[in-house]
Amino acid sequence: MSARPAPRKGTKEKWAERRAARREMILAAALDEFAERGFEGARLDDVARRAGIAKGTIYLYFADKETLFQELIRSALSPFVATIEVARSIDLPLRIVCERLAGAFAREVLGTRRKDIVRLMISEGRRFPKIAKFYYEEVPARAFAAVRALVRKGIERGEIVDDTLEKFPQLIIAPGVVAIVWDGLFDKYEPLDAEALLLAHFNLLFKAIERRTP
Amino acid sequence: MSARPAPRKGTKEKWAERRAARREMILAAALDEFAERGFEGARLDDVARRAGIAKGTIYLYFADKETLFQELIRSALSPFVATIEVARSIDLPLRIVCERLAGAFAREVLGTRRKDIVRLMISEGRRFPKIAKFYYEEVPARAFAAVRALVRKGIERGEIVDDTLEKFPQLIIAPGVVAIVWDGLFDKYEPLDAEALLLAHFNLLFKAIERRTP
Amino acid sequence: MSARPAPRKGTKEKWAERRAARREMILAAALDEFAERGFEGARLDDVARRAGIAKGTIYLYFADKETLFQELIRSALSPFVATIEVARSIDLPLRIVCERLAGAFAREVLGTRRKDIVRLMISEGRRFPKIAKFYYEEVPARAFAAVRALVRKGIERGEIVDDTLEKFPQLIIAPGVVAIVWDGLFDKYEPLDAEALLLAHFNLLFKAIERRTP
Amino acid sequence: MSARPAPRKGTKEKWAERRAARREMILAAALDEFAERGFEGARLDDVARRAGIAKGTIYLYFADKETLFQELIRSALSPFVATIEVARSIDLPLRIVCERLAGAFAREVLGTRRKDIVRLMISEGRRFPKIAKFYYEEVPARAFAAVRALVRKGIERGEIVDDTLEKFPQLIIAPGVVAIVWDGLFDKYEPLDAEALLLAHFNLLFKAIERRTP
DNA sequence: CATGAATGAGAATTCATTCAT
DNA sequence: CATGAATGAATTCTCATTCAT
Repeated sequence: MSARPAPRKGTKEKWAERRAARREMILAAALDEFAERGFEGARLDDVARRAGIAKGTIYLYFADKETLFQELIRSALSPFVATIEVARSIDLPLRIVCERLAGAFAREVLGTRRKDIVRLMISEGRRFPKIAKFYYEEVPARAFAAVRALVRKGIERGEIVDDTLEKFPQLIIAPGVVAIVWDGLFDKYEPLDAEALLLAHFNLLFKAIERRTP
Repeated sequence: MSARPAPRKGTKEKWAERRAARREMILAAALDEFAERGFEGARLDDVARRAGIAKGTIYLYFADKETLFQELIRSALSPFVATIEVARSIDLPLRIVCERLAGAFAREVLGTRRKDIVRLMISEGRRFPKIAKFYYEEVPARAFAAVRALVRKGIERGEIVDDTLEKFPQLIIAPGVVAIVWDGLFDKYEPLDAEALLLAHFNLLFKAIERRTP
Repeated sequence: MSARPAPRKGTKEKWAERRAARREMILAAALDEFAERGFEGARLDDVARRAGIAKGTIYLYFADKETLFQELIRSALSPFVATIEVARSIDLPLRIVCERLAGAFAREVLGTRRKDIVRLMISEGRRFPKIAKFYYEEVPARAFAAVRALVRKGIERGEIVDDTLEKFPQLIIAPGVVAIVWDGLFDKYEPLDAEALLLAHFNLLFKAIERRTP
Repeated sequence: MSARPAPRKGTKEKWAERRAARREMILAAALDEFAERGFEGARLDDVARRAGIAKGTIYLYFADKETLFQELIRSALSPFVATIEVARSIDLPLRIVCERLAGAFAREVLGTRRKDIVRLMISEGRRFPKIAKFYYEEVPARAFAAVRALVRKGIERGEIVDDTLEKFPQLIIAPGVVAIVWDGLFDKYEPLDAEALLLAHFNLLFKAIERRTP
């Protein structure tokens, strides 16, 4: 099962690479398992099976189940955070930014395993305060800061006339949360076109806050 | 049953009452425990301790852990459903209805243990398809049907000019979902005034859809 | 459920009768349950249900599960023992006695719930030494004493020429034991006509031990 | 084996051996426990203790209590079945075969833990129809087929003159069943020399069925 | 490093027995 | 007497974690 081929030269780097690759495999398997069963319901035995390794091996990479879970959230977050940071420095009308974000959200979150991360956060976050804090700081706090900055700029520029979103940036992402929650829960009974939902949302939202050109 | 006058019947009633009361105690304790730990994490031992009864007693009222969970959701839903049905028959402007609903939601859901029921549905529903279906039919399906009817009426009366909510009634309750998710997860870091959020939401929403009186 | 009709006169006797009747009901129900599930597998709850009474009532008639089991065996034995005693005093040829016993065994044991008692003895007796001893003394010991006496008489009379059965009276009842064991265990795959088996057995047996009239 | 360095394969074998040995230990412990307490009465905790292993370890070898029980019967049967098959092909007078079987039965069954297996079959078989069927097919069905073949041959050769045993092969093993049932149940009160019983049985039996040489 | 067998604390569930009504 | 709700010890089975190979 363990392929340990040709340890000839450059061994040091090869090792580090292999270690990192294996870590990723475990995290991927863990995401599958946690997403399907939740934290308590997930069995490390199955994580190992999904990753194609032995159960004990997990402990060579992660201290315990909880650490694995936390690292899973952490590792999935890093690339996401970067995306958000970019939004802050964009110098475009709020509406454009929002619509781009809607697309990005649909593509990068709803369309990938990342939606499972968000879902895990929603379902299990309460029991992992440390990771909830980390998540909060990395995702909503930054995203909301960006939103607030953009709103301010939009008002100063005269694009929009309403500062509600500055007080309640949650209103921007609310339909995104619903889309994530809806998926796999009620979509069998009432399918939901998440991207259309987001577009309709922003459409209404900007009808409400844009300066009305008479 | 016996020839002796009357004390029997009173006893029977007392018994039924006692039974019902105990059932409620267990359900209340179960809600505490499930809300705190999730389905898998909850220990029936602790449910019993919280209810002040012996472990085995739970099994006199519920067949097993899963049934207890399902009955918990079911029992918490019944009174809720009634409230929703009422909304259908109200004959007031959509805006009024919505604002009342916002208040009702804040009071009856966010302000009570019912919010934990909704949260459990969000967190665990995926693993209990039967109860998810039941919940869908009893809550969102009815609520959305009511919303759709009200929107249609509003348009016919000329109160509002947009039918987006007919297609995506989810947009109405999205901030409510966010409020529930936010609570206990991020509110330590950024408190959220749920009722203000809902009012702001409806304020924006109606700015977008109401007929503009020039 | 409890029928307590007409407590008019002769109350004392009526009571005693009723008590005895109820005791019998419980024992009958217990036999069903123990026969079907064995001692450990039997649930007093089901005994009560079969008897149409409440679980607690059993404890008004029997100290505990083990006592109930012992009384069950005891009560079922009393009438049986009498039958055996009669055999001792019969003054007929051994062969006749044996064939009558075969018939009696088929009718009175294999054809009734008594076979379940014997089976219970075989299955559970080892774990109830006290009752095994009681059973031994009441059934095989007496039966074997009778057999030995008859064999002696038969030899003295010149009916039979072999005293093997005096040493091993077990050989007389062996096919009966097989019939009881076979029933419900292998008879689905190979039915066994118990009475024919017993007759064939005695036929062979007497061919072997009877004085050969040349 | 020793030619190649192949440290892998050696290890593999050691492991498989160890696994098999442990399986046997558990089965041995289980036999002790089941024989003493019956299926329902046996506690896996005690099986583990008897085997000198942890509770959970049992479940690495057997899916559950019932499977353990079935495997116990199965494993104890395999060597036994072989013995029986041999009897079919023996070409000796029926009497000789029977006496050998008596010896084999006394030695291989009554003198070993196998008698406990038979006893378990008798006591618990009713509640495990699948295993009863398996047992029937592997033991009595084969043994009886062998007996029938031998009887036929004996008649054809003129050794014996009676075909009762063809119809009721149970008559051959009946005293063996009694010996098993007697042991541990009544032998404290009336010891039974099982081998002498079997010999006496065959002695009588052949007196009855052998051609009488005048 | 990797493996997977072994461990044992812990959880759900059952059921004989008790006891207030 | 009879009831059946309540109890809690006992039992089966699971699974995170450890450790010898």
